[in-house]
Amino acid sequence: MKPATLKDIADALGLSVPTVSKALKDYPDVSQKTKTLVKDLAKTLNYQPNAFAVSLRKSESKTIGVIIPETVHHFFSSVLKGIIQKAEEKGYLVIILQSNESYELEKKQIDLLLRNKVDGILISIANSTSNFMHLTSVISSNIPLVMFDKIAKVVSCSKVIINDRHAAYTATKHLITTGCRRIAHFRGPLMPQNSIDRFLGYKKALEDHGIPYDPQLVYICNDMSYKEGRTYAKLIINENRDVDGIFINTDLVAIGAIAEFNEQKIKIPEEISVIGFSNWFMSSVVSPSLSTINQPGFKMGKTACKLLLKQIKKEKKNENYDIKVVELKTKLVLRESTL
Amino acid sequence: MKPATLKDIADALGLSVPTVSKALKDYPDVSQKTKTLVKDLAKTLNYQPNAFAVSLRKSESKTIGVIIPETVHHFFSSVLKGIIQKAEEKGYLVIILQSNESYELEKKQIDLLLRNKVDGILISIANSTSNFMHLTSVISSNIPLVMFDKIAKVVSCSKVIINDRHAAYTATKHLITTGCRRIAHFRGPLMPQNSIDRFLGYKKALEDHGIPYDPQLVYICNDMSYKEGRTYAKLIINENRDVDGIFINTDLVAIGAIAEFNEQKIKIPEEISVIGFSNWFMSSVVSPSLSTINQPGFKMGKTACKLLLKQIKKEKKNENYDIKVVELKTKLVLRESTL
DNA sequence: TTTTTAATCGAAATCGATTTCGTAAATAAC
DNA sequence: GTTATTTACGAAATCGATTTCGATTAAAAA
Repeated sequence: MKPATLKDIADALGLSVPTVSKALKDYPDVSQKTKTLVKDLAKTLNYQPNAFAVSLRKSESKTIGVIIPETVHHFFSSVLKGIIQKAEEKGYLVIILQSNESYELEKKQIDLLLRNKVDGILISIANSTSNFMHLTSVISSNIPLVMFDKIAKVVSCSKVIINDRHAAYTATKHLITTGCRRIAHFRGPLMPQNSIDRFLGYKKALEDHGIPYDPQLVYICNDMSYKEGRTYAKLIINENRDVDGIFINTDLVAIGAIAEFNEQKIKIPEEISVIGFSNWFMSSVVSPSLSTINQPGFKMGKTACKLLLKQIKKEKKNENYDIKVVELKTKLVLRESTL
Repeated sequence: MKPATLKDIADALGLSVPTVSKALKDYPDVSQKTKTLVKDLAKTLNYQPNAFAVSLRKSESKTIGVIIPETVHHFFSSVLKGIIQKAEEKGYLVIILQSNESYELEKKQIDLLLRNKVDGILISIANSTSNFMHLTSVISSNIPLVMFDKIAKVVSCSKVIINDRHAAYTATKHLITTGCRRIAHFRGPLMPQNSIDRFLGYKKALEDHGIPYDPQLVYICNDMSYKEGRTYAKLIINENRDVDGIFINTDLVAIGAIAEFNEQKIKIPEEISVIGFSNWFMSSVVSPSLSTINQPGFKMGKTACKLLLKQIKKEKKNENYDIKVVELKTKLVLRESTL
């Protein structure tokens, strides 16, 4: 049983295909009588317009593409949820790809999405991405593009971000306020803007409060893993025993560090305070629970998707749209690991 | 700048559209000379076949649809990762929808996917789904369908599952082996096969080891949340103080229970042993770390996708395919919360 | 009765790519 | 030199839906 087409309906009623099409769409030049005739038959045959044909004709797929570095990640899956929800609400489907933090994959996936003619693209770039030709080429081919969270400043498109620098400043300042003086930082890789900004926020907070910045206290996490948290916590214990506070780039690493300190019977927050970043659910259930910065993933997804769909709408009407950079509010979440 | 079409190339070279098409696809009835001519120009114009047109012609979208109850969930995001990876590897894109455990939404989303002519559908059904017409109608319209994890036994299609009953048996038996005698069970909702099977495994293990089954010790979690874990742990403390072991339907709930016991200074595993189910990453970092059953999400995603793609291939050639039910191995993961 | 106007409908073109089939030219075979 | 066979291409149909434009008929106005 093949699905019914306009032709099937037309043949059955002795009409032409265009008339049937217009009847279904309530064109004024179709009589009420034939309209009901057509609509009734369409319903009984469970007629659904062929999406391929409609797409070809209208050159729009009602589909958007999303590229994220990793799906198995609390923050990104929250973002996804927001994107999917908003998209579905507006009648769009979402194709998801994961770059696994690889620039090469990311580039291929952009191509893949363009070939498949998505109406727009949402992307959070990989850590290893430093060349942005693949992104600017999206823009120059008039496919709306919105970046979120891990963005590239030099690419001129709408973005949804948090103020990483400010949030990091707040986190570090919180450590200072609660009495910490030798504050370490487990930062992310050197490239992505996020970890740069968080580092800068950390540094600025120190300077603003008269605490000398000591490069010795900055550790670079390359894979941002639980294990790295443990490793660097060990280093802190062995190399910099006087550290009394750590601002850690992301919760997962922080939880690794906490585990290590727990194991070595170093008391948190008495001997050392720890604050993370992101507010994974996990952070509220570890012991001691982790103070952190809340990063609104779900809202970021919804906002980014909304921005994208607006641009798609404008693009379709050939109107210009202004580039918008939306900065979502973060929040300091205080728990047991600081005070 | 519109993307180049076959017609553009044909006009530029004074050829016809069909010849250009055949040249690009290395048909034998095109001279080598024109082939290179065409291919070179195609490359310089960066020609990409219009996906809509190809789809319409071949009536295949090279896209599969996935419906899961929830994206923000360690297990499901692992599954997603597996699906996306396998699909991409085979040249397919993945559209993701989340039912939020709602039967109504699930039904609409199936329709949505069918209207959008995905080549196949992967689904893990919502807890509230008890009518399966929407699924059987997928099958009867010859769209390959594969269910995973949360399946409906009565729907005849390929499935990828774990042996929930056996795994639950193993978990419960582990509690018994380590000395527990009054063993409670925090089960999932009444409907989904998973929670039924896990409950049955629990019950069977008790019976096989001469421990009377006591319905009083079975608590039903409806939203399977952290909070429910805390709530029922409180109940255990107040109503059934003699309980010395709990098998909990899912790790998140178990972690809630652990938190409550910790707070109430009830020692795990000395006073009460706790074992969960799923092996979320979180379970390895809570304190005490949670013994659990490992549920291979990533592998499940890959396997389900592979099965689906095979069926799509067969379907395209109009060959029959046999329904396969793949049962993936689970593993008992021992940590601090038991023994 | 003639002319205008409105009401309905369908022919044809279009969106791009694909595939079947037929045809012309070039080469080979006789 | 004639017939047979390649070789190389294009015309046309197809996949469904949409939209423009023109044509027909019936109803209204003159």
